[in-house]
Amino acid sequence: MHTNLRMTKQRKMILDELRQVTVHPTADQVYESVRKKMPGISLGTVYRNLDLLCRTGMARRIEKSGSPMRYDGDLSLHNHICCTKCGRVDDIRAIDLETGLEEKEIMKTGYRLIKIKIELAGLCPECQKSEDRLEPKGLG
Amino acid sequence: MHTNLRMTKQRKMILDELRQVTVHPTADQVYESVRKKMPGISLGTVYRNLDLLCRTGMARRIEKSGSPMRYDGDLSLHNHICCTKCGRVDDIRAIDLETGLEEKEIMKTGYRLIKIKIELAGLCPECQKSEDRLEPKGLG
DNA sequence: ATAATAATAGTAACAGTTACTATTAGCAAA
DNA sequence: TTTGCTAATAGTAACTGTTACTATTATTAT
Repeated sequence: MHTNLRMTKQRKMILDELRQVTVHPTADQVYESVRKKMPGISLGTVYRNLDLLCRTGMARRIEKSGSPMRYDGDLSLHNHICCTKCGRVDDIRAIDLETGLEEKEIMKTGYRLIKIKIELAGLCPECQKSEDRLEPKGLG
Repeated sequence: MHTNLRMTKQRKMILDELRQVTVHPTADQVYESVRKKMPGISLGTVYRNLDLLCRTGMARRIEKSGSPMRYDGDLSLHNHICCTKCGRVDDIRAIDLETGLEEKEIMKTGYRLIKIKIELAGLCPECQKSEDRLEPKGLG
């Protein structure tokens, strides 16, 4: 991975934008905002930096299948709820798997809940084998 | 919506393929399989029919953000787990939100669990207003 | 059989994102 | 400070998964 990251004007600007805003913007929305202050910035630069900021833990990705990726500069532990009609994304605090969903928190947002989906991901048995060759004793 | 659906050779073939197979194929994988028996079939036809089969409840979509859509001919109540490395998708039975995740069921698959994500979707307050104009008294 | 039209094959277009390349600029060390 | 290394940039092309378009074909009700 990179060792010598540089804080360029563009990167700074993108990070600032993410932190100032609460709308969980798409890459394109970040581009349009940042472009107002820095007209020459390239869309590729926005994508590249959003990716890097997420990989280094300075921002989060909000993935929703079928929709463009959204980004969040708020690193506190929280979840999101997405509007199926207009696509807007709002924060939900304190969702706990063990105690079930905090219905109160959902109600606070004013959303009418339509869908709860649990997405599970992991390593299949085959991929664990090849992974183990790289990580001899396993990490978990 | 459509009222007079026709069971074309192509549609039948696509549905049969989905029902016979357990790999939760992508549209492209369905296309490649069906093409062996029906070489002239068009990719657009596969997409159109997969969409229609899902809209009419004869198949299910498996959405995973960032990956191509997958399709499932198995209509029984179950969830899925996706491999983060090779992308394969396996079935998980009997996941119950109220009682928490059935860890046993996940273990049966042999997967090493990496991520559990809860995706919430609904109508935001603004969109409820415009929705209410269409559904005067509301349905829920 | 026939007529109405749903569905098709083939192709172009599209959106979101990533890759490529020559040039610029951040940063460490002299 | 200048210098030199190279990370990062702007601009653009390419790519992937999917949808839209259109003339033609095939299914189904009569």
